Amino acid sequence: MAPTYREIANHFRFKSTKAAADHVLALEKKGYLRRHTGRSRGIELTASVKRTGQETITVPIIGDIPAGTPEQKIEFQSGTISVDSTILDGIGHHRLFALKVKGDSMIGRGIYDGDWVIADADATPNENDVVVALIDGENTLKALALKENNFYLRVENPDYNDWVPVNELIIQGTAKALIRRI
Amino acid sequence: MAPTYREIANHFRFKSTKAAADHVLALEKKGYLRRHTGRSRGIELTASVKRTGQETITVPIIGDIPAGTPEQKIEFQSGTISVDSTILDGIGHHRLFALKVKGDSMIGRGIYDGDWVIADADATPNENDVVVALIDGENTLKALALKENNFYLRVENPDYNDWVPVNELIIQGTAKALIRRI
DNA sequence: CACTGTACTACACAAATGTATAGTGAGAAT
DNA sequence: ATTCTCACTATACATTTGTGTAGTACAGTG
Repeated sequence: MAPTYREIANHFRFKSTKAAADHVLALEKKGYLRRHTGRSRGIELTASVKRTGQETITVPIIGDIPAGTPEQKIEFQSGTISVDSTILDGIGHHRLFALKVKGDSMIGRGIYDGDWVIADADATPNENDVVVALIDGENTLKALALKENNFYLRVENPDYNDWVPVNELIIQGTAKALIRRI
Repeated sequence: MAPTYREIANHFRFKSTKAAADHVLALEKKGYLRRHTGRSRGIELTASVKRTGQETITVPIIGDIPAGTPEQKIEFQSGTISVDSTILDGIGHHRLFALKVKGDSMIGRGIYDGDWVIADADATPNENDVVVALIDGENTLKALALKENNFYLRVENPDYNDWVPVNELIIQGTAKALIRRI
């Protein structure tokens, strides 16, 4: 929670909120922070000031997600992976899960065999997003594509064919980050 | 910044702030968040939701490494990045540094513009490794290649030319991990 | 069927908060 | 000596925001 001008004034024993406001204004002019004018507690530290590396988020690694939403199948968890919260900026509080990429069907998007993908179960998947999907009972990582009002899974590798669902297509998460050991 | 009840109501298209307030109250009762009563934007996620991690390694982010070994130029540090120690398995005690990839000269190796690369200053660079190098005074990320007993930097993108050193080629680190926000 | 709880709407109001105007005193600059 | 800027105080006021009361629509229950 960012402080209010009264909280700042109180902390520094200023007897006027204007003193605090002036300081914040000066810091904004110098580029150390950003103000959301009008909004309460609308002070945000600039990325350069934000002390990264402090807070990390631990994401469960899931081997296979046979059905349902990932968090229902947490028993398939095979470990955890921790990353800086700034990497997952904005989605740190979402239900996240990690999985290891198998195969090279997504090399067109720079996702290779053996990479780790962190997916967000709470994000709304959009067309062209890389998604973790359950298609006709099989689990896979593909790009979500739309053709004639029907969603299908696009393979980002000319060597393979796209996956068009016969029965059902369930999006279990949207890829948000990628980690690779080189 | 935590949202206000009006922002929550607006987001979910509630026409009353009370609906939002009721939901927040319910979530508090269930233990998912804590309220600082009276304070504006006084909603905080519970620690159990935040899930801070176990063993992580914090790596300094270096903007530019003009010369010398990276750790000598730590003043160019622009932040830190933390990752699970298992990702950097075996090299956690090495001198590591992170940098943001500029340009698309390494797309052939699945390294894209904007990616984060974690490099190891202590690893012995081998042929074909992706390295952070200082070539004729310029800093770059390329593949280390050998031709007729002379090292040069190979670009993994057919649109660009390889970099052959005129004067000097200093390897500052070997790429060991890659992090991408999708 | 009436009853109950859920999930809201509509409205109100006090408190919290951002922001502005005017003024003061110390010290530096001219 | 006068002016000017800096760093604040004092005060005011319009918004923003948290919170409460009352009421509606509706699904489910006995």
